[in-house]
Amino acid sequence: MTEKALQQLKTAETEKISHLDYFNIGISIDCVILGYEEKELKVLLIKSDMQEFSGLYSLLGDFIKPDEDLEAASYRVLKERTGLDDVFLEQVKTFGNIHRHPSGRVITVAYYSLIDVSNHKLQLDLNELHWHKVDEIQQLAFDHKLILDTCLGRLREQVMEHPVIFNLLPEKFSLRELQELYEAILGVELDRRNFRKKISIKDWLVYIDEMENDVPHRPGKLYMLKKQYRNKAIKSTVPLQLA
Amino acid sequence: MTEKALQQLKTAETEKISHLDYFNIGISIDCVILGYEEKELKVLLIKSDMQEFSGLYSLLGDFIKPDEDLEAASYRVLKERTGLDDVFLEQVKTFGNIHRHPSGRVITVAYYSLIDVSNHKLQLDLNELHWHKVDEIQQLAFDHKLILDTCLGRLREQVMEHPVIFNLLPEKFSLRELQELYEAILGVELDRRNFRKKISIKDWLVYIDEMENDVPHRPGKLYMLKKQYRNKAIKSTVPLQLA
DNA sequence: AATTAATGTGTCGTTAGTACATATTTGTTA
DNA sequence: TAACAAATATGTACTAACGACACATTAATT
Repeated sequence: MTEKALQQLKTAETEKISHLDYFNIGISIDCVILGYEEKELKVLLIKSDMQEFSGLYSLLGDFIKPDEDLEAASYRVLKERTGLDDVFLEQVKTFGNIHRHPSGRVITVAYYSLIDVSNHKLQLDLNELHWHKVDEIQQLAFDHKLILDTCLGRLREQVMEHPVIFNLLPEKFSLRELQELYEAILGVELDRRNFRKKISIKDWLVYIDEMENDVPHRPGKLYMLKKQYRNKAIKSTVPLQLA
Repeated sequence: MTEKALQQLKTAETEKISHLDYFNIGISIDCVILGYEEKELKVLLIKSDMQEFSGLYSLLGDFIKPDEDLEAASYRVLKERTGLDDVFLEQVKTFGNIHRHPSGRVITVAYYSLIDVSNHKLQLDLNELHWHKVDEIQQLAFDHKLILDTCLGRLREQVMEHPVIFNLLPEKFSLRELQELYEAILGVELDRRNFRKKISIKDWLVYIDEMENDVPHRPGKLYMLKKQYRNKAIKSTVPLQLA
């Protein structure tokens, strides 16, 4: 931060004209809220009510309040929209192209959130919101398609390295369910034996002495994520890859 | 973006009072400008001229102008401060804690930049700026230590997967120089034979028929990064890690 | 009781990771 | 100019992970 910039900041606090020069940018957060249902990865969207985007859907977001942290704003939006407050949430990227918002200059900080759609506390804001299959989304309002794709890319990058995927599943799950979820996120088919081997190496799971009971075939064993990995955000590990 | 939020935005455009409610957050960018010199990773800092941080150094940053993209602001700061405009630059994270700036609410988007200190065009803004060894930095103004550490973490994450490190080296370099740079970034000692094997597998380099000529011992072969990898930002690849 | 459909598990070849030693080349110095 | 010092260049053997692939078992259904 330079002296010049600081002078401008201080001026801005006392003089309205300069204030408008340097503070007339709006700042929002947008949440890519992802869920997993019927073997499909889905994102929570709302119909845009802007004329410019009539008929299109958009992500859930809001402006940041002057006395509110970024994460607090994200959690607020999540709470307001889904009723959930104990969820995985992570910042991905900030989007600030000049013309990304038709009503003025708005910079938005994108977060992605992974939630368990079977969570009983989940309630979708008086049905204003709906789940959309991410694979079928062609277009969104604003630059939200770009934001969605960026967040999905981040999810794919993290999904093998960090135990984040479990935030999309109920507490107890079978290895088949887990594999299907990986396949939905990565967009590939996986070999069952190699998948199980790879998962077991990670040592993320603990077998609980229960079986599936709602499947029309031989039930599989149920597993849970080990307690130490139940995190609501990724602990940034910086593995040293050379020895 | 909700109807409610949009209404507030539109109101903000026409009414000053509401405007100040939603637009009185400053937004800046800060650049972690990294260089490599004398086997040390260094960051470009300026002495803070804020009373609150007297004696401390800070990153280089500036407010974003209302008609300026985020990347444009970052490149502008880099150009103003170093004279360079064709450099590696990547967004890392946005920091927005309420009290991170003593003069008011300022949200900052952090970028990291890798530059070649031997670049002849490099000029350090009338000597206001100085290189500091990253290992020796204990404290910085604002939350800049956190920003620095976050950017260094990102660099460490990317350095084995993406050919970014070469932005810190001159065009031609020896494998020893490259290895020393990896060691400086990762903070480990590497086995020379294994390092060379790993690098050769990546197939990033091309041997040019030249040798070092300024070393007091047997000179090594010189290499260059293949043209197709000379990028100024990471192309987001989403490798599928299961087959 | 036979059928169906999914679970659960192991092997083998290939590739990458890691520890480790010797011969070679060049510059320096006696 | 010969000996020395210091760094370059390179290969092997062990271990771990990756990826392709097949068969016996279990429970629900008919």
